[in-house]
Amino acid sequence: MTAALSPLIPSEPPQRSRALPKGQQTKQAILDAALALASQIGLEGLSIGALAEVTHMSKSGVFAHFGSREELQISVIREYYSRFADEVFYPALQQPRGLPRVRALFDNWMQRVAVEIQSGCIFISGAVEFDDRPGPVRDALASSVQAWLAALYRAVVQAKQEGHLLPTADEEQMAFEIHALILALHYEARFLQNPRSVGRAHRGFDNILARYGQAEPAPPLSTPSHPSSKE
Amino acid sequence: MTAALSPLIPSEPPQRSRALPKGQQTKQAILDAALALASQIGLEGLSIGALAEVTHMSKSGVFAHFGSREELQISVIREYYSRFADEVFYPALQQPRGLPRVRALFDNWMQRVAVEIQSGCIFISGAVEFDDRPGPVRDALASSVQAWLAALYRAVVQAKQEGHLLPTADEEQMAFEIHALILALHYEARFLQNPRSVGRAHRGFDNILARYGQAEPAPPLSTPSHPSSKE
DNA sequence: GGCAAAATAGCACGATCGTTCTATTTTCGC
DNA sequence: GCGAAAATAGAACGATCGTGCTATTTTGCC
Repeated sequence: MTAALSPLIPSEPPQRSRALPKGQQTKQAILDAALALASQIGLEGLSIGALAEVTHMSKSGVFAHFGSREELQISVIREYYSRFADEVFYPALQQPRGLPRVRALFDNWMQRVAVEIQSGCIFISGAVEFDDRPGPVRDALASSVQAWLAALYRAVVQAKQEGHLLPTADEEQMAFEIHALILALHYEARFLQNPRSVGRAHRGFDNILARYGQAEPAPPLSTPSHPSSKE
Repeated sequence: MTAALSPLIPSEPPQRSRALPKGQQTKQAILDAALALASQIGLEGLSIGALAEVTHMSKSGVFAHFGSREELQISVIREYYSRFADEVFYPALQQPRGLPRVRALFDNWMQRVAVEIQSGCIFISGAVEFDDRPGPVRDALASSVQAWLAALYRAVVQAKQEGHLLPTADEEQMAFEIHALILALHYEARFLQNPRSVGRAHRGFDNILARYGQAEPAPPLSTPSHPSSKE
């Protein structure tokens, strides 16, 4: 219920103090490579053999760190989630509650997806790969996405509470439409290679704000009102 | 430039006269099974072995009809495209040009995606699987999607020409936002299993019409204005 | 009804996959 | 620096994949 994006795994305490054991160190290196690989070819395409090659290790050496391919995939999801939160969610908390924060969330998200036009987004590719394949991987993926979408939704609710949205605004609908824009951006930019998609998504967000926002101009904020698609 | 969705392949003339040779007959049966299989597990998951099992044939028997896995995948894409056009596009041509036709296109599309919440949509899963894997399969997929999106776009342009949209309406933007709703519906309904998604998408379309459409009420048309999400 | 041609089956191949088992090497507290 | 424990390597397994080759069956025309 609070504003924090729940860390999916309590896991180990932040022992960043110093010199973590060699094992964890290479495990992290493997995870980095796995994340990059999975972003490009998908969680399903992620193979231990290819991962071993990239990291200059033996297959069994890589394997031993995770115990199974499923566990590897889940670890990748957690890593992706963690970076997503660090890059998109937490920075937006700097902005005041309400519309400014919603705007920041969208802008950060857009910026990330714009990068992922090259690298690929696991939350989107994974959804397609596991949408009818039940199991722990799907569960990890779905709960990660749900956590993020819930955080977005809460920000919208706050915006309404702050009086930044019309009293008639449907927060869930608004969150749905924002999510839709991101998905369309990813699809049309990454697959169809349409360079105008970024501008389209930004303009779509403006349209959403025009519908749900209070008529009065947005509070004079630090968030630079994006250049609104010069096409 | 005309309103017809281009048949991606001129291919054989419509020799539906009678009794097509045995070979073509089983090929069509294989294709049906392949389409069902690919819809569920994706074009990449489509394996000749599994297909042989489903159709009660030998692997080589199935293989001989296509010559390669790639050709099989492309055939599946063409088959999917053909059915999509028959189900979504052509029926909408019954409606008069302009907003009624746009509405029909969206409604037919929605109806199809609603079914695909169970079966899966190749245009969406394929986009993710091939978004960074160049080759003939990707090309077939992309050109199919482009053809459909272009048809949708043309319908929107016509709606503006007919005076059903505001003179300021950006047709490409409107088509983008409609596409976005469909993608979000597929994502949230099929992957996240959120039953409210269908209503959200319908409502999103209403919102788009409210923005781009002329203030005057839509012409009294046969298209039943969908129940607009009772939630 | 025989016969060429088409359709299908059967089998084997090399490759890759995840995983297991057993060595060997490396780390790290004492 | 010794020695236990952790980390990594190496080889092998069964399974599955797409594909090529060669039989065998089936079709359809005369």
